Amino acid sequence: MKRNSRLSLALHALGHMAVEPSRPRTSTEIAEHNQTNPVYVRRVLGLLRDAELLTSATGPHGGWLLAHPPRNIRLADIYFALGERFMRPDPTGEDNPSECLIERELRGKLDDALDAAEATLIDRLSRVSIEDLGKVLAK
Amino acid sequence: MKRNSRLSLALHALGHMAVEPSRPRTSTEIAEHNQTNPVYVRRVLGLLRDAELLTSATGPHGGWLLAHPPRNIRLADIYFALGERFMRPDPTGEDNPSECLIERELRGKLDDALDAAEATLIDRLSRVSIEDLGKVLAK
DNA sequence: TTTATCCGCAACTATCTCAGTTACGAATTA
DNA sequence: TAATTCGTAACTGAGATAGTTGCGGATAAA
Repeated sequence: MKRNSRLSLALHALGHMAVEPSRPRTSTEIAEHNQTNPVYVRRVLGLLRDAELLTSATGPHGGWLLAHPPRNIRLADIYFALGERFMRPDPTGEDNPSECLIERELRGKLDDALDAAEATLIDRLSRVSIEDLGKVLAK
Repeated sequence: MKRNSRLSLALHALGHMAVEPSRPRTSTEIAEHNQTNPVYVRRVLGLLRDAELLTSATGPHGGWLLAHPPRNIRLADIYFALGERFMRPDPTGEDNPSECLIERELRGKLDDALDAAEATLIDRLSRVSIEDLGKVLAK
């Protein structure tokens, strides 16, 4: 996996959990299915646990479980939990408020466009639950 | 500059060119104004020349000029010329068409959302010309 | 209580991308 | 011919991402 593997990994894992919510998944199991490694899986899913989308348990028969019914977990929740942000130019404006009016104007226009784009993305992701992902199996 | 400096640099440079379109800018001049270096400027603006948004000339009084009236160059043109793409998960599906139905479904939903978001971005960027950026100076 | 199974976490490594740097050659103007 | 400017290649450095190793702590089952 290369780019945006965090989001892909998280969505994929939760999609499977939605199909069979009562069975805990180990980080090793998830890692193998995603061709990555258990530590990385725990790092990523740990963010989802922090956001209270998942729970984790140690010991035999431990592993990861959904913290809510699959119907109530939306792709947008996962996006937020991972703290994703796309295409943001370096916020150099904070400590260096750019004397250049052209640049200020540009930054404003660009931010507006990016905000609108992200709003569209979030809107779309909020319309899909992880339960919807699993429905493909119930043909 | 850090992230997305290519787009920021290009937009910023062309914003200035729009104000005074007849004066060629050297890569050194642009680099200094953007706190970067001339080679990088030439690399980035070279993409815009390939897209026929700019022309470049060597020798004394050479440098970079707009290939069109500022009013006719839109921010979206620059976005396209740089070949920007955001948040795209690794297209592992090409050579490895994933046996996993969950993953295929997920990829589809995610792509749809990203396509919609990018469409919004492009729509917004196409509504602003580089002439608009320069207007801020003509208060 | 012991053993096996998991997660939590820290530290280090490997890889990749982006941007900076150096260096030259080619084109152009005066 | 000399000065200026782009074109390009090659190398370097920084930062982000993900892989690896190792070990401690929690838990369940025997």
